Amino acid sequence: MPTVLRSDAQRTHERILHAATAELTVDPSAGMDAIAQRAGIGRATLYRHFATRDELIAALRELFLDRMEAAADASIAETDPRAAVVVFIEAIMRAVAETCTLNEATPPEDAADGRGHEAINRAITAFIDCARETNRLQPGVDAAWAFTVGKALVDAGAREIALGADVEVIAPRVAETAANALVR
Amino acid sequence: MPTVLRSDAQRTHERILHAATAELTVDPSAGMDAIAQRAGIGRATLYRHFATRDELIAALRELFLDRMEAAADASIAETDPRAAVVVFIEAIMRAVAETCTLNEATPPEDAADGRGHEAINRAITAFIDCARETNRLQPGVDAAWAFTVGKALVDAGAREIALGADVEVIAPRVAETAANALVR
DNA sequence: ACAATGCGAGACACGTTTGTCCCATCTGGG
DNA sequence: CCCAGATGGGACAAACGTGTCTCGCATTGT
Repeated sequence: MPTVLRSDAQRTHERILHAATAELTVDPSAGMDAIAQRAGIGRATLYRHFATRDELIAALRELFLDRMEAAADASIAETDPRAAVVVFIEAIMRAVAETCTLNEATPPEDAADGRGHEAINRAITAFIDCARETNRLQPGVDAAWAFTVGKALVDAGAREIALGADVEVIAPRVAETAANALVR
Repeated sequence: MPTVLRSDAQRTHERILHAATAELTVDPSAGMDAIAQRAGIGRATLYRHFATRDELIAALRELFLDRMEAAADASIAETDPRAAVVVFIEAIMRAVAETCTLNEATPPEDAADGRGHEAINRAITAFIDCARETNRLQPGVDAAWAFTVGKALVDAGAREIALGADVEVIAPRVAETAANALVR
C-alpha cells in the first residue's frame, strides 16, 4: 500500500461525520444503526471508525468548535453590529450543514472545557459592545439572550437543512432573522 | 369514600404533568424514571396515572393544543401585526411554562390530526396577511418561516424556564424577540 | 380501631441499543 | 494471480428503558 492512499477509509470517515450530523440534527437520540444506515455503511464499519457513540459525538463537537472559533474571529472583524451577526451566523450555518452538529455540541454551562465558551463569548461580547456603542441593540437583549436566540435559530435552520432544504437559501435567511431579532 | 374528594390523586396528576413538561422540555428523551423523580413520586405511581409513556405525552399534547387554539383566537383578534405576534407567543409561553410541552406536541407535517395545524395555520396566515397589508413584514418571511422561527424561540424560552428562569421575564422577552424577527 | 385509598420501593420479563467478535466478500496494488 | 486492507452481515452479551406486579406503609374518613 502506498504511503498516501487511505482516501478510501478517509472518505468513509467523512461520510460518517456528514451522516451523523444530519441524523443527530433531526433526532438527537438517533442510534448508531440509523447513523450507519444514513451513511450507507454497516454498523460494524461505523464502530471501526468510532469506537463508541460518545467518541463520534466528541469528533463532531471538535469539528464544530473549530468552525465556531473561525466564525468568531471573522465576526469580531466586523464593525457594523448587524454585519457581525450575519457573518457569524452564516458561518455557523455552513458548518452545521457540512460535518458538524449543534446538538450535543454546546454544553450550556459546562465550565469543563473553556474552548467552546471562550470563542463564543469573545464574539458575543464584541457584538454587544459594538451594538451598544451605536445604540442599535434591541431593548432587552444581553449576551446570554443573544446566545440563546442565536442557538435557537441556528438549530432550527440546521434541522431544515438536514431535512433537505438548501443551505444557500436557509443560511442567509437564518442570519437575517437573527440580525432582526438582535439589532435594529 | 365521598363522591368528590379525589383532590389527592388529582394534585398528583397535575404534578406529574408539570414535571413531565419541564423534564421533556430539557431532554425530550427523558425516561419515566427521570419524570417521576422530578415529580417527587415513585415510578409505579407515575404508571398508575398514565399507563404508558405515549399516554402521558398524548395528555401533554392535548393540553398544549387547547392552549394553542385559545392563543390563536386571541392573536387573530389583534389588528396590529406586532401585537398579534406578541399576544400569540406570550400565551404559548405561559402554556409551556405550566402543564404542557412543545416538544412532541407539534408534528411537523402530520396530516393525521388536523387539530394542531388548523389552529396554528389560522393564526399564522392571519398574521402574514395583516403584516403584508401594512407592509411591515420582514423581507423573506413567509408562513413556513414564521412558524419555524416562532417554534424555535418558544422552544428556547421554554428550556430556560424549565431550567429555573422566571416565566414573567422570559415570556415577554421571547415575544418581543419573535416580533422583532418577523415584523418591522 | 378499622377499612379504604394512594403511595414508594423493589423484583421481574421484555424489547431495544450498545459494543464486541468473527467470517465471508470485495477491491486495488505487487 | 495473489494478498492486505476495508467492508457488510450476523451472532452475541451487557446495559438500559418500559411496563407489570406485589408488598408494606401512611393518610383519611367512618
